[in-house]
Amino acid sequence: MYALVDVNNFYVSCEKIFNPKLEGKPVIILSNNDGCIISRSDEAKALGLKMAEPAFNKKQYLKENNVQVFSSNYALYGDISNRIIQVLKSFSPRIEIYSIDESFLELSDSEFVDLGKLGNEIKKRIQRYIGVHVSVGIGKTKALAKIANKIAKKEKQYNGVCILNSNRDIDCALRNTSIEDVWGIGRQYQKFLKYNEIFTAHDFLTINDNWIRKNLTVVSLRLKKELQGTSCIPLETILPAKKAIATTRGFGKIVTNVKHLKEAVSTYATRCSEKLRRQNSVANILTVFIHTDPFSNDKYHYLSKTIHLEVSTNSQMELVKFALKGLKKIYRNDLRYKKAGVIVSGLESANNIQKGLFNDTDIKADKLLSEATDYINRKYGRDKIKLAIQGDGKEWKLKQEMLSGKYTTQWSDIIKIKN
DNA sequence: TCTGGGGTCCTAGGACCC
DNA sequence: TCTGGGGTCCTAGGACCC
Repeated sequence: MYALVDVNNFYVSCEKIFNPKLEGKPVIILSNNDGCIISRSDEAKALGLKMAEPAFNKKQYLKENNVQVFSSNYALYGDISNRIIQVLKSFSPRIEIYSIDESFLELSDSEFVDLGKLGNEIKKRIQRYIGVHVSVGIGKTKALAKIANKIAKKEKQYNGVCILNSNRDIDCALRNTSIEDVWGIGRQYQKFLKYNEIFTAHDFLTINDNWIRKNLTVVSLRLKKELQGTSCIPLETILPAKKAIATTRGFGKIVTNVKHLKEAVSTYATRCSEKLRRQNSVANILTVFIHTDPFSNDKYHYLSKTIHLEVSTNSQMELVKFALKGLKKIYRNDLRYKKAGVIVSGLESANNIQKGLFNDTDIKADKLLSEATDYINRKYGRDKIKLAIQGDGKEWKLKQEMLSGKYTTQWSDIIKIKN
């Protein structure tokens, strides 16, 4: 059996831990640049605020209803997430960290025989140790655990814990689950399936395997098996190394000056190099892109350049150099830019780098330099040591007008809370 | 007039997830 | 004025090989 444990309204719940006055109030968290609504308290949901809704056209409504609004504070959410995972590990060593607020547990080795007791204990312990509410769904496969979790969250009488074990319960759950609520069925498939008169998870099980294989993909066929109770999406207990790493941001305001684009792009390349080193990878492909505002009336322009590197690297110097080279190729001085990004791919282990025959880059020196800057920046804060070209970000950095404190990760904010 | 069979690798695009 | 960011996987089609 698998359990899916998922934090209710995760980002909002994190803010509430350190700001108890938010309890009972409508609270929302905005995406980067304070753009869209990405987390809502129950009270905010009741006001009809929708997920992913742009916040700017709701400004008046938010004010009238006294909605508490926050910029997203990923340093805080990431730290709370890690603490929750530590608690979950006390229930089962077989754990898959599926996202920042969701984990799958395999329960075969659990000391609890009674699954209901287990679910309640998970909920209780996380509430007590961390201070957030979770929902627990338990089922024979990961897809069924997902469905159970959805029911636990939606139907009040379950009190946050739902177990799908007997055939009767599973059948009933599948009949009551709309096709769009099934894990792995997105917007397009939903439309297509409904057009073919498949409206519920139960309907989905009645269709022929070949039809699914032909009209959808093998992924959806796997999903069907999972819903039938045959586990075929394995638990991934080891976090697989990433195959691509991206750092992309919209700007706080429109950028026209190439100097500011250079600052942003070199900063994003720097972030990519840090992320590469963190997972001990090097990259041999780098893509840089810039684009104009897709929502403006002007013609939309997306410019990008992909560079294949002769020697794989995770060096800040190297990646910044190539990113700027790419930027130079695509930059046009007649456009108004809204966003830029750097993506590195072709990732491999940093332990065995294939050197170029005619390449004289001093890999060793680069490595020593990176280790030193990583150490200093970890200890004293991001970008304490940086390249001059990164600039100060004044002209392009994110808008984060309603950011809460780094209550658990920054000393000055920890002191604030203690007082 | 007639023109095989069996592969691999790469890429772009489209679907999905949180 | 103001609309997020970061990933994965699959498939079809084109190029190549013998």
